[in-house]
Amino acid sequence: MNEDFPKRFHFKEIQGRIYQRWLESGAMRGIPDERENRYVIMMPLPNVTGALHMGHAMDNVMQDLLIRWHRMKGDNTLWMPGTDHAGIATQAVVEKRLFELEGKTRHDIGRDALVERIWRWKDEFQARIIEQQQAMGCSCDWTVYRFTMDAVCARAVREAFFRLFQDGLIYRGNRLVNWDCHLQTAVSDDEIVRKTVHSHFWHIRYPFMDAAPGEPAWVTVATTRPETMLGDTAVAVHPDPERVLDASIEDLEARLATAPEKERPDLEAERDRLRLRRSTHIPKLIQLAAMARDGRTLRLPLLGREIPLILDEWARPELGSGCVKITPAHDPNDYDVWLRHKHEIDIINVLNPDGTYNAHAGPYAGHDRMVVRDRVVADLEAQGLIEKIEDHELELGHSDRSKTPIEPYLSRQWFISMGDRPDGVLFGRGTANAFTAPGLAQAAIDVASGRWRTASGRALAFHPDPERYAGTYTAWLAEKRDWCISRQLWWGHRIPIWHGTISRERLEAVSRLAFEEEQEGLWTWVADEDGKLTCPRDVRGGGPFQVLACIRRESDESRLAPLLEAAGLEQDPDVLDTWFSSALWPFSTLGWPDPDTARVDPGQTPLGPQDGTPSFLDYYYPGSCLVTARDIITLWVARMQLMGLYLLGDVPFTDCFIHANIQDGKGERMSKSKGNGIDPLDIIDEYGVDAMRYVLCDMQTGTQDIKLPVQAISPYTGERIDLATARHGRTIFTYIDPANGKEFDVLGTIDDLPRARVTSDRFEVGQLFCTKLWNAARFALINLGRHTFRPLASEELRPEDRWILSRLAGAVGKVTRALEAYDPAGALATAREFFWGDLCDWYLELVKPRLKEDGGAYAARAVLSVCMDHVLRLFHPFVPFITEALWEKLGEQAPVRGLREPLPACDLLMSATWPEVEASWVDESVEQEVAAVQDVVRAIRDLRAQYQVPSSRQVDAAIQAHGEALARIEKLSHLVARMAGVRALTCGPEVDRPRLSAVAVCGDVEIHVAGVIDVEKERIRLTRQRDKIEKELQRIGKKLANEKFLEKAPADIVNKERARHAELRGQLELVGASLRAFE
RNA sequence: GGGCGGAUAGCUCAGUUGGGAGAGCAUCGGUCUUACACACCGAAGGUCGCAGGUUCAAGCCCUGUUCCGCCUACCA
Repeated sequence: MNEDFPKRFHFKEIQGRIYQRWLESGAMRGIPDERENRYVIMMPLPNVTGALHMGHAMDNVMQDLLIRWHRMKGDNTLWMPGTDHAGIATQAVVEKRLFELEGKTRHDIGRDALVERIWRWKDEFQARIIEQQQAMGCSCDWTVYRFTMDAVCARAVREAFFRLFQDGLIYRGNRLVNWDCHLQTAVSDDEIVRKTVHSHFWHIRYPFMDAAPGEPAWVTVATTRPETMLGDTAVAVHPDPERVLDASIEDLEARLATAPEKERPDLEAERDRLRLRRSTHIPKLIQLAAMARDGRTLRLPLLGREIPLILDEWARPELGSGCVKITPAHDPNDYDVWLRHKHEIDIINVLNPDGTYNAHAGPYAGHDRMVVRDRVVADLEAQGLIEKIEDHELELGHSDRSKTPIEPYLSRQWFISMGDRPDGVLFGRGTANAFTAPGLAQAAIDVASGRWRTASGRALAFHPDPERYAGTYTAWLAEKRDWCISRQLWWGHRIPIWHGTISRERLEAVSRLAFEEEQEGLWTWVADEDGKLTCPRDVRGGGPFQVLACIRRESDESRLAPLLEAAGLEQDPDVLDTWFSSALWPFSTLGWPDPDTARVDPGQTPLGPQDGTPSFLDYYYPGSCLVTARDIITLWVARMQLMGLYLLGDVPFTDCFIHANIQDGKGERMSKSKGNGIDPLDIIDEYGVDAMRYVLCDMQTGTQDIKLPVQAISPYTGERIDLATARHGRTIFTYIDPANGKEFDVLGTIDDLPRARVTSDRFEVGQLFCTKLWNAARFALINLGRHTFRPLASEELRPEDRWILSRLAGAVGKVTRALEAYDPAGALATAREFFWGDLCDWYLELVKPRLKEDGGAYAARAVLSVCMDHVLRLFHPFVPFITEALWEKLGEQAPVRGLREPLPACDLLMSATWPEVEASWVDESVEQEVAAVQDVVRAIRDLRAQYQVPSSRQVDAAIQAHGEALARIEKLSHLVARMAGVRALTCGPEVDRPRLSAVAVCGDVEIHVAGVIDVEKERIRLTRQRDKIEKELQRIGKKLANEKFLEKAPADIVNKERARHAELRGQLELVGASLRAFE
């Protein structure tokens, strides 16, 4: 045994082999069966842009923890893995490389060639991601691996789109979108990062075309984007500036009345400013409002265009000049103004998709917007039309993908209607769970409200903090903003719509075609200019009509598309937002809408019914838990919920576990691009996968962020350098080695600098744990010999046996409860406390002598084997590799384990059962007895340490105690002797104080350790203890002297304090007596 | 500007309905005691961000305040 059990745990020798065993066993697969209890996790798909980082590691480990635990609990588990095509992110990366390596743009190589290259990129990174996940020990079902653009998912995307379209929930409209001029696509709000930039307010004068004497000759408007003036189509003034300003002043007065002293100066200043403004600005604004009513116009500088002065409440009398320029095509608020004044003012788009200005910009056409800005400002200044320029800081949206500033841009896009509909929306059409709700967003809000459940009785709950995250979820959905689902990209699911403006005759041809298609394979709408949809048969007049036609199935496309195109329709070039396909993930992966015909890849598990078992969709939907970080709540959780509710009438999952985000030592978000990111494979290589998992679980408490101090390994010295405090070099990715002043790089982007690997010593803790577990198991197994089971009579159990079993029962319960509460760190702490604190530090030491003797050895081995068995089970979800490896060895030494009966056996720990609390093991009194022993032992050890007695040297001791305490100690005095290194131990109510003995007072127990004494040292130590007791007595005494305390505090609290007071007084007497003995 | 969260030992974090401040790592002292020196034994270390308030009693509840993180917004 000793030979084939290495002294140290070498993780590299087991990791690959163990994972292979799991794979071959098929234990990771989800196979529908007769079990009612199932547990389903849909992996939040990593995108194929790059490799996984520490945040993914946390996410994957949390999922694996839950799935392994549930698998052991006997649930039928499915953990669905996969990757996301991540449209814009992936295309951006591949395009960037194309340009860097070959100097080509996507237009040079064309749509098909670009998509082909992206597929190759995807294959490469998908393989790397799978490698990382397997290295982390992820026990997902690889035989059902999905990709959001594979045949199974693609069919679901198309079907979902069709149904939304058919229900009139998808529309096409002109909207201002966030435009990425670099990638030339619309991006969603989520893809925008805000940065503070230094800028200016430019105050510009717009002269009146026809100012009469006594009237102002111009109005002044201010802007942070002067170039957009080329697209101005009006200037607005408030229709009733006086009233609004007075209302603002009144509002301020009201706030002043109740405002705290601190805020008063600011409020007063603001009130005074507005009061002053009343006289300086209002007369002019009233005059301007009158001029606007009179239909007066302004001359737009530089272009000379005549634009009206209009009345609109968007113009705020309390700000700026009180007038505001209106650029409907390039500002969301101005767009709203345009909607209100459609028939009075124009909307002019001056921007090309690439960020240059178009022909509407006159002489500025063809130049980039930044160039236009400079020239517009220069030209205005030359004409004396710039009144002033102020410095100003503003939060400017930048595209997360291209890092360039976002432009609001008017373009035709596709939207999903999120708001409430007049007739409501039918959810789960054709299912047993069908219901009607006001709108998509509202249903998703209701299901998390705690007040409404689906027909199956399900709802959505967040963990570990239900209120907080339900709050962010609901707040976002409550805005009910329509979801822009089109992207001007080439990589993604193409929108299956053919559209065009065609004659009545052609419309009728298309309608006939749609009518003839079986199973509603083609659906058409006629849209008016506002996007409102009408059924073709209800349209009146001769056209032409804007027609939208959706082909339901890809397989029909080759047949139907030519017919639509012959009728003058064209397929939309856009693709769908990535989140559209991600939102379907909880059921697209299961083969929805028809698992029987889902086209899985060769070698994959079919999703349809097999030999009488239900289909994956029927069996595994609705799922159980989504595990993710909080920044994805709106993107994912909300959208998956509403899609699941809409298409299947039930939630995609009932629980959402929000785990922490990982930050570096400075509290900054970890990211590859900042160079503070850690590759999980580096950690696995250095510390082992179990160590990494252990630490990640240990860090997952309840907080929202976790700081993980990051170090670089110096390429010069090999020393660790803390990146939170290290000095930067020439860029933020380079640092100075404090040992030699040399610079190094953490990203590997600077050619002439050596690259440093980034790691974190925080993972050492996990390695220490694994070593301990390994060694404890090694000890246990060496001592088990070849253990064969026989039923054990309870009389054979000694107190320490009953104690450790009682502790074990307690630990099993506590660990289970912590996992149920989504508290991995709490669960791990409990398990560790039992294993390390109870089993290793006490039980193993206590039974060492017994393992050598004949009488007590069998019981000790049986208990030891049961403890190790349970320890491995409890730790398995956290540290699966080492526990599985030790389980193999335990199985060899003690194939059948148990006390009265054998424990349920299993070849693989992964498939073994989760321990249950054994009520008969719980023994409060033995726990108290041992606790008393531990107190005495610690007191003796403390004395030994004070006198620096080597542990090899035995001492004599005498314990003076009374009543129950004495009985307990006497009963287990042999354990005290063993654990405290005592040779001769005497106990009694009155013991002879050994000559020259050190003394400790522990409760009402007095302990004398003979043979070690230093009078002065004893005096100092005892005096210190006496002072401490006196201080505490004083505190409690004060409390007990307080009549109000005695009156108002609950009786049990008062009694507790009294008891403690009495105990401390006894202790004080003992300490005092000992002190006197030294005088 | 609004919202959410955090501030507890040198570091990273626990602290569950208010009732004697905890863990791990790091530090210090001792020990190679028949699994483990990647260990064991012991010790030291905290005005619980700051200021008020409620209460017999506050790390915990309330108000204010400072700093940090995240989300969010249209302020000319």
